[in-house]
Amino acid sequence: MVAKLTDVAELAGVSPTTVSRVINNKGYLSEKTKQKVQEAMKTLGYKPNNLARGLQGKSAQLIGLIFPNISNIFYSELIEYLEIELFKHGYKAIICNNQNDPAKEREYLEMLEANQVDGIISSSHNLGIDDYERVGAPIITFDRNLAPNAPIISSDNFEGGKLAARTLQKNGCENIIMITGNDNTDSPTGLRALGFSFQIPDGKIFKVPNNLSTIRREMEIKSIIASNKPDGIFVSDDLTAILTMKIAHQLELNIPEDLKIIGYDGTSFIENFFPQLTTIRQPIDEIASLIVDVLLKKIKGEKTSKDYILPISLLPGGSI
Amino acid sequence: MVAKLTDVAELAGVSPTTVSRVINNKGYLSEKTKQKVQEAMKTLGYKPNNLARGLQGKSAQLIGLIFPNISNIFYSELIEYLEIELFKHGYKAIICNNQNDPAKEREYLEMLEANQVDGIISSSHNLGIDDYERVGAPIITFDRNLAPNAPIISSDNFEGGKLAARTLQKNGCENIIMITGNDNTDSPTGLRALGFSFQIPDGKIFKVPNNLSTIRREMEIKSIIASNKPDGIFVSDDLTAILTMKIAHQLELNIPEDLKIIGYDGTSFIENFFPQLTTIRQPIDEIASLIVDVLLKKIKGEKTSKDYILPISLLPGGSI
DNA sequence: AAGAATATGTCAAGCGTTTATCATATTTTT
DNA sequence: AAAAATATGATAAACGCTTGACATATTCTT
Repeated sequence: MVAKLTDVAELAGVSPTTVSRVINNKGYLSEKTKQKVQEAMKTLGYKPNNLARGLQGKSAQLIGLIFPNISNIFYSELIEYLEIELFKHGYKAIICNNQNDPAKEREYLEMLEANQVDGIISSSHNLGIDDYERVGAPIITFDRNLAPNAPIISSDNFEGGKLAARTLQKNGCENIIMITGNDNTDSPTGLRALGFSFQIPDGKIFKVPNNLSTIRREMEIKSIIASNKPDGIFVSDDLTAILTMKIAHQLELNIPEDLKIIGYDGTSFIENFFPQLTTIRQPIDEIASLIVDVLLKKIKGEKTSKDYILPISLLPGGSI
Repeated sequence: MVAKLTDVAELAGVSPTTVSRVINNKGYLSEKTKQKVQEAMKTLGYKPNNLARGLQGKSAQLIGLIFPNISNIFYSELIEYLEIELFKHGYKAIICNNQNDPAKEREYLEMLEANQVDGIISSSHNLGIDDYERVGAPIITFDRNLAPNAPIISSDNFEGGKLAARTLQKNGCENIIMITGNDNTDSPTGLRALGFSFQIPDGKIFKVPNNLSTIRREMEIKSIIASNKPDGIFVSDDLTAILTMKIAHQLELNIPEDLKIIGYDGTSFIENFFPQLTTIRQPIDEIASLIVDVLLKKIKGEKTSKDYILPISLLPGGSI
């Protein structure tokens, strides 16, 4: 059987109350007693039962992260930064991966609630607003509008779209197109498309749904390039940009001579391992630390704004 | 205030006992009562408090995953598969990212224990055996020997090293070297090195520590290539292999003409987005489902073996 | 030496469930 | 009509910990 508080008390020869006091550092305690109790805890391998503490209303210092997937390098880097930032502030992260499946998203949301997390950071959006509104813990989102009371942190997607388009223009492209997922206008990639259109009003935008298999997406992109013969492409995420570069090679188009490409996201993976790609960089570290700051404010009950927008920048690479 | 069981009972006009019976589907229940109670739960947005249930010994159907990092694509794909597999069996995954920091690893381990997870899957190893032995929940590891009672699932690292070396030989390489992390002999990459040496006894092996910055690692690899002028390199993970290819380009070595490269891991990321690289593929999906199977066995109290080794294969690409 | 501060103990209630026991209806079966 | 099965309720203990109230020592101030 796992050791419990009373076992510790018995071994240390003190009362349960004293043990509890040691754990919570409350009331008057002599060094000697603390020592004794701590020793007993160690020899018994005692760990306070978080469930029991939670029932008392004690915070478990846990934050839930809900993301659509973690094998997307952008998300995984963001999650890593979030985790590091949270840990600095004494919180542990519970990462939930919902595969864009509403049922899973709901289950995880309920699990987090049931486990009394202190807050939630989400970048998923497969549930209705009401699902999120009934959640007790404060919620901060990255790039999603989940509920009226959930602050949104994002980078400047509109400006990013504009910058990508302008950069291609500046580099002499005359037939510029954009390739994006199938998101709607108020989504982050939707905003990137708006920025693109603002800069190049007659620039064509092609949607290549993210939920297709990579092979299918590859075919789609190939046919888009073949039939439109662009000399510049703005791709709304780096992974698809890499795919597009691969396709360009297959079509024997030289990059950047025949075709220039700009991606979007700018992870350190791209920076370190794939400098072939020029991309719009979101400041992941800043995003993570801002998200955590705002969340901690909410947890403390302080007022926060609804929208936070961080600036983007151009990460130079070999594709323009 | 969040609704509790008694609130549901009151609204439904039944006793708390009945509500509990409905939740746990126990004893005699009429359809009508079930309906009434479920409706009351819905209108109140009632969720049973997991902490309270856990105190009763009820399982929360939670599995903890401890990994050194998730921005490594191999880990993130493995984690995704694990998550999917666990979810199929009614378990939710709590993912913990410890950055190879022993303090973090311990904290997460304790958090998982304190939250009464039903099992733990780990691929981290920064703590002593005793830390893991005292854990109550069953532990399964990927590629690590954490404790005598923790089964290990891995792919055939030795055979993988051999296959990589043999493949380079078959393709005409005469000066083959291996680049690996700084792991010791009984680690997975250590086994890959042994397999390599078995096939090519006089093949040089260079260690490029993983904890260095990417720029530093890049420099090291560059100098290794410059001074050894290999015509074949086996790199013990795909990320470093990509880095090595990038360096080869900088050195104006053509791949595969001047230099052939074989990596290790074979994620679907490589398969879909980076077919430039030939690599040894670990069967991630099989690994994940085996890990989960073995873990569930352990949870049920059934006997398991200590070691499970899955076969690897060659994932053909453009680098040989 | 009296009062304050420090140190520990006892006791009991409470957190939100589960579960067992006992009791009491109501319905179904024979 | 009696027995069995079904349906619900009331009550209370338990899970492991926290917390407050109160009591009692022991040590420190002045």
